[in-house]
Amino acid sequence: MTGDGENSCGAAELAASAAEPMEKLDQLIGYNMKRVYILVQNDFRQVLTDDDISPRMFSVLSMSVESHGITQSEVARQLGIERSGLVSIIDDMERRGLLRRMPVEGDRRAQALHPSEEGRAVYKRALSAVFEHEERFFSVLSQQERELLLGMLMRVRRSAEGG
Amino acid sequence: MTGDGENSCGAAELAASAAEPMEKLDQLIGYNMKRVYILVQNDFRQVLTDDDISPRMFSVLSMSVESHGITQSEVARQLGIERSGLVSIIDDMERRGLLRRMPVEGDRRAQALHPSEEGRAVYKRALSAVFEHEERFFSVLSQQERELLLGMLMRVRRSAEGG
DNA sequence: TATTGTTATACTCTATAACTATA
DNA sequence: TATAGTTATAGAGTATAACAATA
Repeated sequence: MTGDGENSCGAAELAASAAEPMEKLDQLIGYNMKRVYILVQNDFRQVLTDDDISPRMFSVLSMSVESHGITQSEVARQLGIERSGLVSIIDDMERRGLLRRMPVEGDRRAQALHPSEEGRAVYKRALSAVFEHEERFFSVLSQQERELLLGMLMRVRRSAEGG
Repeated sequence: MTGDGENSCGAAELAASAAEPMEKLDQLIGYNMKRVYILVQNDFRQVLTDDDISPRMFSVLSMSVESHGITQSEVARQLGIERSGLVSIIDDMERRGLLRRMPVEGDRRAQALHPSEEGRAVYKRALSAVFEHEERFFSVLSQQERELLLGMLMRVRRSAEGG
C-alpha cells in the first residue's frame, strides 16, 4: 500500500509548516475544498442578504436572466439539482415578484421562466456584489492565481461530470 | 494528463470555450468550488463504503489516531463543527468499536478519544483508499498543479479563518 | 413510453439553546 | 463565570417515488 512517511516537499508542507503539526486531513485537497467551500458560501450568503435572496435564488435568477425563457427542467439540469427541489424555490421567487412562470408554445408540459424588471434589477445589483465578494474573499491570491484556480476547478468539474 | 498551455489569456475562457455559451455562474470561483466539492464528496463517500464509515467518521477517526487522547471539544474546534454535532458520531463510532471515550486526568469534564486496534486498522486502510481516490479524482491535474491547488486552498482557508 | 411539473416524504447535516457537572 | 459533554429541537438542503398532463 501507500502511506508510509511524509517524503514529498510540495506546497502542502510549505504552506502549513508554520503553525500546527500538519494533520493528515489538511493534506487532502477534498477536505480543504470542503472547508473553503463552507467559508466562501457563508460569505456569499451574507453578501446576498442585502437583496434578501438565497444562494439558490441567485443561481436560478442568473439562469433565467442569462437564458430567457429557460424551462425549469433545463435549469435543474444545468444547476445539477432535482426538478422537485426547484419548485419551492421558484414559488418563493414568483411570490417575491422576481420572475414568472409562463407557458411554452409548442410544449404545454413545460414552464418557462421569465424574470421581471425587478428580477433583472436585483440580479444586476447582486451580481456586482458577488463579484466584489469574490474579489475580496480570494484577495490572498493574485489575479493570475485566481484564474489558475478557476481553470483547474473547471477542468476537474468536466473530468468528473463528463467522463 | 491533458491540458497544457493555458496561461495566456485567462484560464477561465479557455477552459470553457468549447461547449456552452459560458454562463455567469461558471465564472465564479465559489460556484465552481461548490460543484466540484459535491462531486469529490460523493466520490469520497463511495470510497469509504468499503469500510462502512461516513466522511464525518473518517475525519474524527483521523483526529483520534493522529492526536492520541484528543478531547471532543478539541476535535470539534479543529474540524470547525459544533460539539453537539459530534456526540452522535462518536456514539456510532464507539458502538462500532472504532474508539472509546476515556476520562482525562486533571479535568473530569473532558472526554478523551482513544482509537481501538480495529479503529487504527480501519483508518490505515481507509486513508490509503482516500489517497488513491484523490489521486484518481484529480488525475486531470498534474502533480505540480495538485500541489498548487492544495496550497492555494490552504492560503484562502487561512486568510478567511483569520489565522 | 418518456418527459414536465408537482406533491409528499424522508433523511442528512447543521445550528441553537438549555441542562449537568465540573473547572 | 466559564467550559465540556450532552440532549432536544428545528431548519435547511437534498434525494426519492409517485402522480397527472402532455409529448
